[in-house]
Amino acid sequence: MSGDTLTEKKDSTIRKILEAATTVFADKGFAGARVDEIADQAGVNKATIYYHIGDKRALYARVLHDVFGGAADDIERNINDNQTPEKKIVAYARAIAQTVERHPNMPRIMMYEIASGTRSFPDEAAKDLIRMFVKLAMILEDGVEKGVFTEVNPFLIHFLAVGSLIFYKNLTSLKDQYMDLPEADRLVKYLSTNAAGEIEKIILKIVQR
Amino acid sequence: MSGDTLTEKKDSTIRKILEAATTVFADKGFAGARVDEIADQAGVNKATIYYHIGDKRALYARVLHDVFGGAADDIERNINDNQTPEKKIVAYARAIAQTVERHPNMPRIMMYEIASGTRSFPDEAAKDLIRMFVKLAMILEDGVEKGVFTEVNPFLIHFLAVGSLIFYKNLTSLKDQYMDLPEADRLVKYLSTNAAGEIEKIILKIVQR
Amino acid sequence: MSGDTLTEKKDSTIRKILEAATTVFADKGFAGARVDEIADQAGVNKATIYYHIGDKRALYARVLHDVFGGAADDIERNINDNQTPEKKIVAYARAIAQTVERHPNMPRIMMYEIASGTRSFPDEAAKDLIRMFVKLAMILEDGVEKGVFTEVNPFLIHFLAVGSLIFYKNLTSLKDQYMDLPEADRLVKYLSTNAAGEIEKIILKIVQR
Amino acid sequence: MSGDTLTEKKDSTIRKILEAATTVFADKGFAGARVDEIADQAGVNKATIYYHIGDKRALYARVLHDVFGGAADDIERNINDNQTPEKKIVAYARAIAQTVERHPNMPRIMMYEIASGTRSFPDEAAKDLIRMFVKLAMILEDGVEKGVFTEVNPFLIHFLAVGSLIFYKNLTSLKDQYMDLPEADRLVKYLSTNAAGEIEKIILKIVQR
DNA sequence: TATGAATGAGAATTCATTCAT
DNA sequence: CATGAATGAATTCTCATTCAT
Repeated sequence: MSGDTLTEKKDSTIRKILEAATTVFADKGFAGARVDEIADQAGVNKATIYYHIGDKRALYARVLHDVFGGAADDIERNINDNQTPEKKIVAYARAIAQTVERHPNMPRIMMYEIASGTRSFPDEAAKDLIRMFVKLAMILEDGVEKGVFTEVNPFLIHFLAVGSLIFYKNLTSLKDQYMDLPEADRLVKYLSTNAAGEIEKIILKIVQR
Repeated sequence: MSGDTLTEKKDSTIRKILEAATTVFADKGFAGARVDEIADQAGVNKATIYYHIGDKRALYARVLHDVFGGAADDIERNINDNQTPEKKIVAYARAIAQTVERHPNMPRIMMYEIASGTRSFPDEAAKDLIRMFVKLAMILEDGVEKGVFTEVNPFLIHFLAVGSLIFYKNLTSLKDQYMDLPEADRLVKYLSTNAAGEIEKIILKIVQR
Repeated sequence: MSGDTLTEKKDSTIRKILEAATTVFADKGFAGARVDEIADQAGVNKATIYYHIGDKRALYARVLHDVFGGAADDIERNINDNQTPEKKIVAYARAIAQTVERHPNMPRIMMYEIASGTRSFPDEAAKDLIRMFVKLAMILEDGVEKGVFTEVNPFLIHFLAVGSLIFYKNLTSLKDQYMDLPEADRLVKYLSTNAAGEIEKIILKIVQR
Repeated sequence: MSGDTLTEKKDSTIRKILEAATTVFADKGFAGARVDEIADQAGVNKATIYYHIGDKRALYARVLHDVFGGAADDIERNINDNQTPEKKIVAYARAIAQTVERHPNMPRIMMYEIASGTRSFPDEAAKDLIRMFVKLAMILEDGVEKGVFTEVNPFLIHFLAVGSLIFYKNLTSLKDQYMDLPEADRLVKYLSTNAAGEIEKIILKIVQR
């Protein structure tokens, strides 16, 4: 076996672990996730995780960096600094939507993190998040300078975008579970909207003068 | 009056337990919470929790119902059906803000719940949530009928209100932890806004024609 | 309220407790029985048991004495010393059958006791048991003296009588549970015999020369 | 050979656990047994039991199957179908005696099970029991067909054999505990008989025409 | 590199018993 | 005499982590 093959094998083991870990952490949060379940889902022995990556916390840090680093990259790649602020803000909203599509676990991990007060958020991942916020802040500030945007808090905008998408993603289960409760049928029609599109419009409406 | 005293004592024990549980669940989520910690914080023996309420999951259900039921009550109490849609939507935003003020743990518990896909959301609490959504949907529909509102998804609005507040509440810790990371200083100024006020304005802007 | 009424009330409380305790101990054994369950089944508060009778072990001793004392009384009452040994041994078998009928929990409690090595058998109840064995031994010895019985171990005879009855009583559940297992149908016909009658005949056959 | 060694080690761990569990369950019954005690007696960590076997109930099921399966095997191995019914029934009685000798815990576990109404008897073990009963039923039916046996209930015979042995095994402790009670000395001479021999004779006497 | 086995330190839950009223 | 509340001490079970191979 050549060195390359070995490396590939190693890479694929690590990749399997990270994929499984991402899913499980997104599903259960850090505290609710079980190393056993991650190992099972990755199809490797539990000890292999410790061998390649380290303990549960290290694995979590690695997952967060992968997820948020990837998201931040996506966003930076998709926004052309030479566009008008309007174009850029729409591009941002779309990048978020696309990121959520490609990393469907990211929003839930983020929610768990925010809910827990980000007490255990690893620095690496925090840097990734800050990259995203800074990017958005720059777009908004550019819009204000050019007189087309009103002043808005970038955290709020980001969260509106991400949070709403998470919400839609997860409401489907609510629908199945609770729609037989009284009055709940009044709400059914609101559950099947094109989330990404609506959010794009709303964000534009908010930031514009 | 010994009956009264007994009942009061029981009530106060249960109240102490629920208060402690609410705090701990909000802080750590269901999986991260420890029954031991809840008992300690309530100043009762762990077995007392099992005696009065039941197992960890039952305790969680009870907390959710208390928190969301209280929130739904707040909202219903604060909105006068005879007002104009604009007044009502502002009242709604304020009721949410006030609720979050009075039940400071509610938003985080809700985030944990949404993050986990509400897989284990107890029916009681689900009914409370639905009451809130229905109320909001009625306000928005009334506004559309009267020609003053554009059509917007009530889930989105509710989540915008609640989510933003949660975000603000929790960002403080982010600030303390990460503000020495590069570029992070660009974001400092956005951390100290009057969240409730901003959100009120934004919601009004979104729903109005 | 007169003293009598009070005493009656007390008696009835104690009786309710003992009845419930007998059932539960017979069902679950000493270790498996729960004081809570006994209290529930007796319709009294758990503390009432401690007030009237004492702790779990005291309650158990009381139950054993009631059960075995009653059985020993039954046996002594039913056997006329002036009869022939054959008549007496049949009377003994019938007394056992009748006792089991009237104290249906006795056999199971006894089985639990034997299984556990009678490590915790209270002296009071032991005396009752010994009374029964002595009675039986005397019948058998009388028969041997008179030349109509062969020498047989009274423990063995007693246990054959009691044990077989227990077995029959409990096999009914086996039938319901396991009769769909392979080959089990071959055994069905043996489950519905008249246990008491068969045992009477067998005992007579064993002891006779 | 590392694979072999591993397997051996695993087997020996599991064997140690099962041996300890058999003893403790026989001694205390299911409810009275403590997983801690079993682990201690097996010389393994408590978690090892859960790792290899599962929870307390699974361990119990495994023990029952081991014990009753072994007993059923013993019986089948020791009975030659070509013998006369008399020889076979004696062989059966001896197989039971030998089984009890080799699995000294089996009778007590069986007593606990019967006492508890076999409510939780695992199917695996039930199959083993049924194998034994079927074997005995076949011997008896063969004897009846050949005109040498009278019709007798196989359950009763089996229970007579097993039950009597259990009784003898356990009476020793009775002797030590209670022989100072009044009249008890009359019974002493019955405590030291050759149980196996007596039972063999009795069974033969019962089944023969 | 990978794994099955093993374990210590928890964590949830149960239960007999006590106590104030 | 009776009870609801409360609790300490188990008891079962779980889980992250380590280790020998």
